[in-house]
Amino acid sequence: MNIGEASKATGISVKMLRYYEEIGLVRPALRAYSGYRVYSEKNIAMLRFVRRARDLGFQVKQIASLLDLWQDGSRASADVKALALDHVRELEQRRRELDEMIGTLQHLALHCHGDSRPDCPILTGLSTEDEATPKPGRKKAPRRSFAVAG
Amino acid sequence: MNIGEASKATGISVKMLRYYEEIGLVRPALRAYSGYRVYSEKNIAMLRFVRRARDLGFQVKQIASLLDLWQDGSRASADVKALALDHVRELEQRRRELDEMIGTLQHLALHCHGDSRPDCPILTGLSTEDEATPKPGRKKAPRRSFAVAG
DNA sequence: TGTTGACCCTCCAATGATGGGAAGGTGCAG
DNA sequence: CTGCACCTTCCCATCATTGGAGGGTCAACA
Repeated sequence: MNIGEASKATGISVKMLRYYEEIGLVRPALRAYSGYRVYSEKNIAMLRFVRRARDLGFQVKQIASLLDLWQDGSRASADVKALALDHVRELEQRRRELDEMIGTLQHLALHCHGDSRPDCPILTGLSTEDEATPKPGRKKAPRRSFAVAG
Repeated sequence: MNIGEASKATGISVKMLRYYEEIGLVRPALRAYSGYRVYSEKNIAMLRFVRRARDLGFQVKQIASLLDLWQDGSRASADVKALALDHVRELEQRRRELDEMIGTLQHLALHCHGDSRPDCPILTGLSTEDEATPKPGRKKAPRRSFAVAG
């Protein structure tokens, strides 16, 4: 199986297949005499595992841990569960942040008449509120970036 | 006002103040003879606007549009509202994606006994399910990355 | 056999928002 | 005058991902 077929079989782009290999997430693929990468069914299964974990919002480092557990026949399921639940908590935290943003914006938009007049509470709200979100005691954590499957 | 004070006054890091200027999000600050950037209260107000929009998850390009509207005394509030509601829809889309991930992961974790035995439905779920999320007819959009204020 | 087109290779660069650090200038207080 | 806090620019790293250039391989077809 060449890399293009592997890409179709797993839903991971050719670019990312090479990238995952480069960063050591997966073991380097075998090579044909031509230099082409060759993928076995076992490789494909592992890559599918990777893609699914990625679809669930796991970061590459976390996927590496999951892969380790996946391949370790003697792992404890508690370890896997802990990792999964940690991730759930992280996702829930993001969701809370999203909810806060949505709530604030909807609140602002609700008070905007939305016609041709220039007066707009959204803009003045953005200009003058002490916090973008009105909830008191809100703590600011360092901004982080993340990716989401669509 | 020097850049450090401006940073404290707005909650935007010194690095980002320079970055916003570099990418043209805000007009270059005036300079003292020393070359130091000098910020007026007007600048500070605009930067606070920027920070609040950022806290609400707007991307820099969208913030640029908001700034244009903010500074355009003849804007129609409908334009602002449309932009805000567009953004709300985007945030809601992200939240749906998060919900899907959380649901799938919780479902998997629920069936994991989480003890010292190696058998773990989370891993086999990741290995064998057709889709990471069981919902049928799910469409895949191109993955995008974004940042969230914490 | 030669050509064509689809595929593959590596290397480099960009994205977006942010932080880190080096090397050097400025400003103020002691 | 010294020291320290602050400022400047410039370059690099992050994370996951895409794009492209420049060139090799393979299979089919005339």
